[in-house]
Amino acid sequence: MSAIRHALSTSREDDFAQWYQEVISEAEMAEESGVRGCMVIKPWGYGIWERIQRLMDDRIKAAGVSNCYFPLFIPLSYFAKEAEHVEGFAKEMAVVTHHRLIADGKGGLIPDPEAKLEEPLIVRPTSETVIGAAMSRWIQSWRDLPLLTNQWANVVRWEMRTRMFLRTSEFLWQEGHTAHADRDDAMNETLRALEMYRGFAEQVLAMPVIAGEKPENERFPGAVATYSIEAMMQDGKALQAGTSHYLGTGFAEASGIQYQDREGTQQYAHTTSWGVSTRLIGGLIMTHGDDDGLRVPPAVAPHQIVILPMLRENDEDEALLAYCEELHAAIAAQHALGEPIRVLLDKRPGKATQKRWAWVKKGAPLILEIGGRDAAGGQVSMLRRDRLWNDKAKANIQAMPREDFIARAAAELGDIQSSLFTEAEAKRDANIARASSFAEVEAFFSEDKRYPGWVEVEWARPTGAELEQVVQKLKALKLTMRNIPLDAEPVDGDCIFTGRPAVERIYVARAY
RNA sequence: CGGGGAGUAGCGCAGCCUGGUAGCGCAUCUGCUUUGGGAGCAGAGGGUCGCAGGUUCGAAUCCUGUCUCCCCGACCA
Repeated sequence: MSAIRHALSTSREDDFAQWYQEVISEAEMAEESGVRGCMVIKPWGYGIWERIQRLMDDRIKAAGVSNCYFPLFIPLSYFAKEAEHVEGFAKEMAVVTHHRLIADGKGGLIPDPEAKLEEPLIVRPTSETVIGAAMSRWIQSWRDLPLLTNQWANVVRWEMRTRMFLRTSEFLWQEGHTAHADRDDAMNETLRALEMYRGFAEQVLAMPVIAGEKPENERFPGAVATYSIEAMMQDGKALQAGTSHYLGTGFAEASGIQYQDREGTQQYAHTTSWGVSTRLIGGLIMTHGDDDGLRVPPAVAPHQIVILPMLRENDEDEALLAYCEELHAAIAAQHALGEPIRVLLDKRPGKATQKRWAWVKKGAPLILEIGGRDAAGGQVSMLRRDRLWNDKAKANIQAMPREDFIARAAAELGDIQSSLFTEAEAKRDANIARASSFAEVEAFFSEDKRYPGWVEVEWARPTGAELEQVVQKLKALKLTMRNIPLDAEPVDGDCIFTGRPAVERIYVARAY
């Protein structure tokens, strides 16, 4: 039996970081832009983002939230209103100070000193403050609540160290912002958004996640409580894949979001915010990618089925193309996962075998290679991206009558969607351990495992200086606390950090 | 932002120490052969060597500055 010749030159086992970059480049998802920390998102990567946008937007709207758009620029004075928020973001801000350029006399351009802004503008790192200012105008009465808004936008955070899709200086996201009459209503919304993200990650991205509350030290600046979904990447690290915050009345007080209640008294609204970003694509790569490139779950694949005619540049091409066109139309008339099947006929010149590997690296779920004999015999030759290799280390191509394929296309796509999830879930569960002492945590992460997973521990939820000690102790092992799962089993032991009776469970892991 | 590494053809790299007309592999193009699965042979095209200064008769090569990327750290909703 010969060894498999993979489509990528770096395996996950050899060098996970380099493998990750190779997937992005070979799958033509994104590339360097020449601007520090910013990337060009190419059609395949952006196509996945558009799928995420569409399906997430459906869920957001189904929850009664309306889309708006707020300015990219935020006056410094708005931003300065909430003290903790400022402290959290001030160090990573892009600031606009001038509105005109003039020649510098040496062939270049410089900001015109005469065109300095009276008040600098910051490029939004998030929009709580500018949306808070709008909410303060929109909300007068209890009848105006709840106010449920969302925007799809780009944001900028001047990151010190960037990685494509995982942490870029500019990134694309959705930010939901809501205002409510009381704490309970706001908390319900916070948890509704969290559950929306959990369902989206698992059903659409086939990415198993743990939904839970972040420990105090990991909260969003200015939040009363922060929740997250955490996913395990194939190198065992945790990725925070979405967050939802209960902001209390802090931002309402800073922005003057007040309403008159039924008794006529002025009250501050309770606000929330929640978001997911292009980071989800990084999570998708590190959850489903293999040594042949990306594997895109059918629900977010820009093209779910790619037809590759084996053109020979001879007289038979015309008949072959006609067969493929007809096949394309027949597949496009089918539905899968609740939508029309997205099928592409790749007629570009070039050898089908070379184009096949390009689509394998991109991770198109199903590839149909159609040759002259397929056309003559009314067949298709199907390659499933998630079952790429046969036992002879060759591409696992299956021939079947055209009608059979059309009848089962939707089922194949549904099966790929669910088996990607099942596979990822099994990998994750196999790499979560429980530890009942700090020594066990140390032992787990000092084992000679290339890619350790997560440890679930019980703790007493220390605060203040005691929490800081815990953070430092974990930091020495490059570990962080991820989140406190909402659906955990009850505790039955003592806190591994303080020795006091535990009150809840928390995950400890290395993280992106 | 600190430490380290790197920018030379679309991609991956050599050349640099010791200055003297820009190289290799893959890809691309052309021709011939091959033809049910990641083809073979032959030929060809393609680069102001990241950018800007400096040294020099002459700079990919030496010096200075700067931009961008990668790794480690610090930082990070």
